[in-house]
Amino acid sequence: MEMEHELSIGALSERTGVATSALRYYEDEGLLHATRTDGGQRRYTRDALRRVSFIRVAQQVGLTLEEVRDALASLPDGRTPNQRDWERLSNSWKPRLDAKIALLERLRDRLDGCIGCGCLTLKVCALYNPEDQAAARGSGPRYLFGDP
Amino acid sequence: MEMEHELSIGALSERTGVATSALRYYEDEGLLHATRTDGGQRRYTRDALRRVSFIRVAQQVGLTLEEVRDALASLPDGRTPNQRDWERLSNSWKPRLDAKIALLERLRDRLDGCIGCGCLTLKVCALYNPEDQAAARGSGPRYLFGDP
DNA sequence: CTCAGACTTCAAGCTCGCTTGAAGTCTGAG
DNA sequence: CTCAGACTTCAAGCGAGCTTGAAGTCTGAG
Repeated sequence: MEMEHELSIGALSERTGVATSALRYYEDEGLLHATRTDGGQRRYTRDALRRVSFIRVAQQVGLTLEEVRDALASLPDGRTPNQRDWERLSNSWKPRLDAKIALLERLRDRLDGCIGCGCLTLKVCALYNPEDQAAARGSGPRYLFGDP
Repeated sequence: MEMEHELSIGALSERTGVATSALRYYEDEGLLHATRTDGGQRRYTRDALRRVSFIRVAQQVGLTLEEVRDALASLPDGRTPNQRDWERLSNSWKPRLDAKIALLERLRDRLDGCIGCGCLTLKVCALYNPEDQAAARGSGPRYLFGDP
């Protein structure tokens, strides 16, 4: 059992902290693949550990399983992902992560600067309180979401 | 109608881009308050625009409505929030936002550096592939989540 | 005063991301 | 070989965060 090369669903669950029911669900949803023993039990290769970590982190930052699946779809099915595979995935995610980070930083900065300074109560703040100026251009908190 | 001081639910919906059904739901959940006309229709003060924007941005970054409600609970019910009120809210949110930003930056940096460099496939990366070393200390992708 | 259309409540329904049985099968240490 | 316990499938259920529909009421421009 020491240094086994395949993991049962229970082992994968313990290592990743993700319930077995969730792992089965990920398989149903096409995010994770497992081979089967003669008896029909799942056996995972070690790179499933990375996939699962990846899925959970991505969820933490607000991505849906569908988005994660699309991202993971760029990894090869038949073999262990190599450097180029991960690079491709990395590149496809970077803009999305950058956008999320920028959104969070804007929110934090508005809280620190704009809300903190009290201008929000003055109806003159063009950063976080753009409703009047922006109403003609559509709806939603567009400044905070990155609209120029 | 020009420069009205109160907004109907439809007007608030249009200005914020949030469906009327969602606005009613927020009221049921205690995130938003409205006075009523003699006929029973909702009328929102203008600071509801800020509250709703706030709710949506917070959701974008992965906070639950319960967390948002707790944060908004620090704002006064009876009067328009003043500078001190928003400052208090700002301070209570900053650590959470900082943590989220740090998590995203770690994820991005791992993608750029660790996955990008190919070390993930080599079983020697102690940053994104800590399962074996970390297994004894519990489960989950702990390094990425900020565990020392 | 009219009346289109925006509003009201309430109950049921939906999607996502799982969890929880139930009923049965496989695995592997002893 | 045994047998506890880890695994299997399938169906139903759950909580969050709304949406939809039905049936009726209010508002305000003309």
